[in-house]
Amino acid sequence: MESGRLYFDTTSVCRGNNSMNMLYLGNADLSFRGRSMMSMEEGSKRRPFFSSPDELYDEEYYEEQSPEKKRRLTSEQVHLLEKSFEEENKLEPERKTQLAKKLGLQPRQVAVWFQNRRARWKTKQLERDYDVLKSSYDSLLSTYDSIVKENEKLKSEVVSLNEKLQVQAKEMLGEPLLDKEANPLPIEIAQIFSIKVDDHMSAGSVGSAVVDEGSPHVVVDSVDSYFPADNYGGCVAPIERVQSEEDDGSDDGRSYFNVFVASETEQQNHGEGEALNWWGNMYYVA
DNA sequence: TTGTGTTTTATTGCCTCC
DNA sequence: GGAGGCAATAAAACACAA
Repeated sequence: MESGRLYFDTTSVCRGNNSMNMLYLGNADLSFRGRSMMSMEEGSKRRPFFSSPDELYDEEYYEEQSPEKKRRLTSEQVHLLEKSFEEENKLEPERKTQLAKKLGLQPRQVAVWFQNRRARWKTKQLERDYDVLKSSYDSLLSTYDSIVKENEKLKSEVVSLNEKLQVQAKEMLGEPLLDKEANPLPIEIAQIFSIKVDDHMSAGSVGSAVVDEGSPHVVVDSVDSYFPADNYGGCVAPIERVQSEEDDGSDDGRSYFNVFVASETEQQNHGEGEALNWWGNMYYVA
């Protein structure tokens, strides 16, 4: 038997003329009458009753109701309960009694209504929280996707530019190496390098641009460049280190920079460790 | 009308607080 | 230990499509 509540024997209620018990059956425990009275009688189970004697009032209301059916509250009752719930969703005993009297309900019914109302509110609140979290997640996902796409686009641009650069460099290496007065740098290469120089100047003495930390690249002077590792077997090979202006201290004011461009063929031709001088500023560093 | 899904009312058992 | 809250559940009431 549950503690803290009054119980009574259902069989005695069904048979007897106790108006208080009948009053209760008329509203709070209709289900037991309409559906399972027989089983209750048979089993002599005990059912919860009122918490206190002062809950037994409003006889008039219940005498008007058919005791056979579980009834829903009227819209006026629900409206008042909703208003009360908005003010405070917990129900202290005094308010419960007042509300019950005002609405013509059992205090127990008011308590149950608040209980169920809190449960509904909690469910709705969970749904709202879920919606907020989901929209936040969707927004982040969308941002992430666009960043990934942008990253892919930039990567493919880098690859494309590197390919062009390799072609140009290969063409250059195929030509006799003369001094820059007699054999000036082809305009395309000059443009590429001039862009790099501009980048270098604008980025300060230390190249800091990073497209993808995981992507292969070689260092061209102190400026970061991005040669795919797959292409190292071609005319452009990675260098572990290239002598920079800062390193050797020479600053002749030239706007071009040192770059290593050497193919396997070139290495074979010139031998390991030999400096390949192109414009006097391309070094092979083993 | 009937089957089915949803909402509302109420019960039960367990838990926490005082 | 009593009172009250909550989760889970039952079942009536209701809504609605077929």
